Amino acid sequence: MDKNLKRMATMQRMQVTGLNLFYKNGYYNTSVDDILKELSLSKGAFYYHFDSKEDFFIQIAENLLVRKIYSMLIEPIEGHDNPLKLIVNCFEDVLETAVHNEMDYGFVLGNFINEFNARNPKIMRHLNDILKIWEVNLVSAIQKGKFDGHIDRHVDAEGVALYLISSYIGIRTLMVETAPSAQKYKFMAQLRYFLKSIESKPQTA
Amino acid sequence: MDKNLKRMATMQRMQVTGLNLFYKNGYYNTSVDDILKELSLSKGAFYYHFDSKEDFFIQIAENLLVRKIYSMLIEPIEGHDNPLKLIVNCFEDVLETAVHNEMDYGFVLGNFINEFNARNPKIMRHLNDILKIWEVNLVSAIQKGKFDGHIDRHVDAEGVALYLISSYIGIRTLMVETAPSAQKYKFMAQLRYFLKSIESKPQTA
DNA sequence: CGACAAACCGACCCGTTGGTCGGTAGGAGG
DNA sequence: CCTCCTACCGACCAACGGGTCGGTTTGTCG
Repeated sequence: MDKNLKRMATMQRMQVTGLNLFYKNGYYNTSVDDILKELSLSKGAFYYHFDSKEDFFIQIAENLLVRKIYSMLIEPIEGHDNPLKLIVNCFEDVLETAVHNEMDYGFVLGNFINEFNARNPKIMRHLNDILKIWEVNLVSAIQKGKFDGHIDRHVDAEGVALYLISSYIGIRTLMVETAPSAQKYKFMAQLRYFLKSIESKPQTA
Repeated sequence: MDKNLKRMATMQRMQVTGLNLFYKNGYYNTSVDDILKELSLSKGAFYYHFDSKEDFFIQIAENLLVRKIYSMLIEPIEGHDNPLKLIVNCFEDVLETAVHNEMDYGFVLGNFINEFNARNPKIMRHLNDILKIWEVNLVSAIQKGKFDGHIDRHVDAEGVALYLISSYIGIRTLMVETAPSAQKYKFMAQLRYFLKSIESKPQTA
């Protein structure tokens, strides 16, 4: 039990700094040695715990990455309020965090998808799974909104979810380099317009 | 003169296959040797024409990439029609091309921006320049639309442009792996809604 | 204290990387 | 026919990549 704890602790440390470096420099641009150097660990330790660099990344994706997406993008939109409000607040928060993050390199999941797209099918399956989780949660939030009368009944929930995800991936990419605060502001304004346009119209009988 | 022609021809060949491979595998995942192998040329030829791999990429960006953006995303929205229509048609065309492209790896410029974001400032300056060109052209198209009465006068042209670019970067990323045709369809529907919401309302006196 | 396994070390392997450099083919000009 | 320069060749280099492996530390249990 105690042993298992120590094992877990080391693996956790490796995964955390691994994710940080992969996020910062990209997967292919981060060597196993880079990670080990930061941890003052050796090759032996790494390959004792993980089969390969690829396996290592997949573990990170399934542990840390999923959780990150949940806490950042899914849990905030779970609730019984107007989903449009929840979504706006969620996007606002997450973009605000990015603005104030000195070391922001974009949308973690988005960056990896971009890097592995059509190049590493094995890893892509995992990333797509995570993305899908976000998507279905968005869709069901929107559908609940339709049911509860917050959102117009004619709205295509899947379409809206896809559009939201697309725009989020894009804005996070753009915010990395230029004037994140201003970009966020302009983006959020348009997002609000868009969401307003799908809210259920008061039946002006 | 004749010599200059030959020089240009070789450099052009290198850049074209260089761009293809960079687009396909990413910059860091494509070695100079990979490019040379495809061309049956030698290291000597490469470093005779270009200072470094980085310099090579910058040349590609300034030549081929700019042109690509112009012909795909800028020229189609230049014209005296309703800019909203032009934009919709432009997006429709470019997404349709992606759908039918067996070897689609996403939005060229977007991929590179993602790869170099916050990692290679020198290259990023060039990529941001190209992006800016697209942006200002979008903005001015929208402003012209406002002036000509196609677009509501209260619309923030820069915000709309940013939102369009964001969503485009995102959807192109998403279309690489899963059901591009269906994604395109859903995306375009939402895009139309969004653009409809900023068109100038008929003055229902 | 001794035994034994889990956790970790680091030298080593070998293919690949961006880049260099001395050389050469071949066409233009004299 | 000789010269000269552009365009290209390809062997070579040092650094680095992921991954292996025989060995040592460390903690636990008897």
